[in-house]
Amino acid sequence: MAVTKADQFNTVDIQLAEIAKALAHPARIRILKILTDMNVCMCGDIVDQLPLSQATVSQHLKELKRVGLIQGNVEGPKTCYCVNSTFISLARKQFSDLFSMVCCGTVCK
Amino acid sequence: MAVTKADQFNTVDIQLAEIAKALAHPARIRILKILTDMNVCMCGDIVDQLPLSQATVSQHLKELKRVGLIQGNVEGPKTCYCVNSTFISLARKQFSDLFSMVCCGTVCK
DNA sequence: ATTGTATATCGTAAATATACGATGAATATT
DNA sequence: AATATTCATCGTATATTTACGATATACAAT
Repeated sequence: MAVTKADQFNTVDIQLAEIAKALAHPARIRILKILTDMNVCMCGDIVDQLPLSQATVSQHLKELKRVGLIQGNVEGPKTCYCVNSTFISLARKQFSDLFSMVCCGTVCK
Repeated sequence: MAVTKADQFNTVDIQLAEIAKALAHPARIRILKILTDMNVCMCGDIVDQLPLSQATVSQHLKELKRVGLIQGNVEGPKTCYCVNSTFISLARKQFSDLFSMVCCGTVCK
């Protein structure tokens, strides 16, 4: 972002934009899918499946966690990541509501 | 973005991330809703409803148009913007597919 | 205690995003 | 033709994002 005026919008729009931002990188979408596919979900496993360094993957995980899309449980040196199904459901509904609203918009001219 | 490696991911993930990026600002979500609500959809009308300058709104419209979420028809000095329902439906399905896939992910630990 | 394994975080470089004023382009109106 | 209206684009400042190497942290194993 930048010199942002995002604060001056309503809460619903701001929250949806936040979730969208978390999904606005193919690596993070990929990570969500990897977490879904795997039962064991360590950071290293994800690193192995992406063309990114460990530091970068960790950063992406942090962003996904920040908005609430995933959870991370520290277990000693390891950290077990998993999808936050509750939040995903919420996100799903918010996108669904937006698209339902917008989809039947009148075509101009 | 930045020194991005986004190219090295698969097409589906890249496209979804692109759409998400376009939705990753409350102003752009707001614009979609405004375009939905109004029959006449000039740029100036949108400017009146947002706490942003004309130049900034124009930039946001350009981004929404770039990814395909809206269309803009130039009519003399005016430009008539409208939602691209076809593309919105496609976007809706892509998000729906992602969330369906991810939502039933196994909870770790 | 030392070593190895797994992650997070720091520092940093380069690209992008956000925002706006100023200006340009395209047409209506006078 | 001159003026007003509407919008896009240019130039620019600042903040954020992406990426990585290096280092710190936390524990398990030897």
